[in-house]
Amino acid sequence: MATELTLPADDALQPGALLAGPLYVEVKKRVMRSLTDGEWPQGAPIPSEAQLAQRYAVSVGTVRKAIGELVAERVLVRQPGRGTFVASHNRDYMLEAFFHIVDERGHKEFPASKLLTFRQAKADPLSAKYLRLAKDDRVFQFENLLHLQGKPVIFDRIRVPQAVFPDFDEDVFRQRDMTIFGLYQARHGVTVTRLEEWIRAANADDRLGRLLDIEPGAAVLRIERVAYTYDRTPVEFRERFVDTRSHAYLNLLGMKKT
Amino acid sequence: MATELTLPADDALQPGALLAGPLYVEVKKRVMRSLTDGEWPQGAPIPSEAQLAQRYAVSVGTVRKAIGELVAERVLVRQPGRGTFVASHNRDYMLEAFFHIVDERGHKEFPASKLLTFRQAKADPLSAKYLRLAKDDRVFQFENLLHLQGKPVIFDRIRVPQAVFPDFDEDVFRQRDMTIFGLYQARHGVTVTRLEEWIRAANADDRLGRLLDIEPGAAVLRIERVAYTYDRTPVEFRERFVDTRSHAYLNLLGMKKT
DNA sequence: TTCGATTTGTTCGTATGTATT
DNA sequence: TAATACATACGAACAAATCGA
Repeated sequence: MATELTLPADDALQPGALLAGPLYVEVKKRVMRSLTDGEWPQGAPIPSEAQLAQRYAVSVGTVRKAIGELVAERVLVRQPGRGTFVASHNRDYMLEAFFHIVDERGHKEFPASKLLTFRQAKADPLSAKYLRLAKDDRVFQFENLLHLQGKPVIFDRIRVPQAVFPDFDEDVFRQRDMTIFGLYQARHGVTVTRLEEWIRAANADDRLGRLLDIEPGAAVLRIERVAYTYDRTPVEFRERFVDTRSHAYLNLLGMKKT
Repeated sequence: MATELTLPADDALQPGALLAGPLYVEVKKRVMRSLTDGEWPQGAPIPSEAQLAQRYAVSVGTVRKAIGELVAERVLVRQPGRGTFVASHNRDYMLEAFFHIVDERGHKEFPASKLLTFRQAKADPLSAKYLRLAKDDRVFQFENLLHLQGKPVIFDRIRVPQAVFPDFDEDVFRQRDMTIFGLYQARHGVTVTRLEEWIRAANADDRLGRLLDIEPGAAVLRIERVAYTYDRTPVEFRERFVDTRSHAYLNLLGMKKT
């Protein structure tokens, strides 16, 4: 029998090794591999910079450069005096990093989510395109209504490949006490780090009008969103409809904070 | 009489100096001051890292950290082997950095711009709010129709404070052979580095319908956009309407390139 | 409360590699 | 080819934050 716990590999980098690019890029790749292999679970601290430097046989500066880029990509989080941690998709993080709907004053609020439907289906053409699936591949499809300030503002239709999340069912989503991305991460080690959002204007149909308490035909935002994981595999396709009568999609460019 | 050309100040940092934060932040501030003072004009190279290190009496590593952040903020552009340059708002740069409207395949194209109207006016309430003006302050207002693939897709209503751009007139905009941001930079040394975009859905009115060749009442994107310069002063307020029948606003998150 | 150990943050200096002119 | 400029890498030292003894 093989050992259950994989020991930290001896990934010391040899001086004569043939490298495609800079050394810190190689370090970055190895850290990412440890992440996808689950060596360091979400929320847990990774080894200190000094330890990583020793492990890979590189200088601390090289480790810092690699870690710094992963922090910039929101894969890791640094805390001075404590350590560096695998980014955990808790509510605050999700709000800060991925949520763009704000009220008239620009304030964000964590939405209250209500599951409307859940079913299994074959990939529709749009999902197949964005999730890179064959048309017979199966997906889970579920719909959420999100409330802000007590009013329904956002309607989501979400599709995820069954191949990526094999053991999902309705109860998992009904009983979740975390964000959807948090669920992906906690149950399947799938961490979303990249998003692609295609924003268009559309007219609400009858059902959407009822859900968002808006006249049928009224203009709403329609957002097609693809979520990618570490290795750029698409793991979720989401159609989002937003009532922008008292909210907006806020995009900040060239700003570090807020 | 004072000399016309201000000589490079002796901004060597004294070892005993009282600093609010890290040294590289102070270096960053001084580089920014040289930029706003016009010591290094747009497109021009700034001194080499070694020269800056000597000028400020810090190590090259400290200069690199400061410059690196300014590059991340799109204020400067590095070119290995050549030097570091003040970001110039040419067409490619503007397309890459600030333009978000893409076709169905995600491709960007430089829009053909047509000036529709130009006038002076008092600040309307919306402009006053976003540009932080008193209601009697004067603004230039002009309207542009932008074509993509030969069809009208975007309508812009732009307002800028007369206090910031005192010598603008219609001819300046009719005869421009550069981007609007390029004009701000070339004529007034005003470089836009931050944008804030509030995106909502709206219904096209009659005039917009005619301009964008769309039925009146059809859903369009309505974007309120504020442009800020180095020191976070708002310098432009733009209302943008987009026909999203064959285009979309594409927002990429957590991605380095494209 | 204080102290000491640990960890990240900052700064320095130096050497070498790579791209451009 | 040589000079210049940015990119990478190393090692060392101290500061600041955190946490447990």
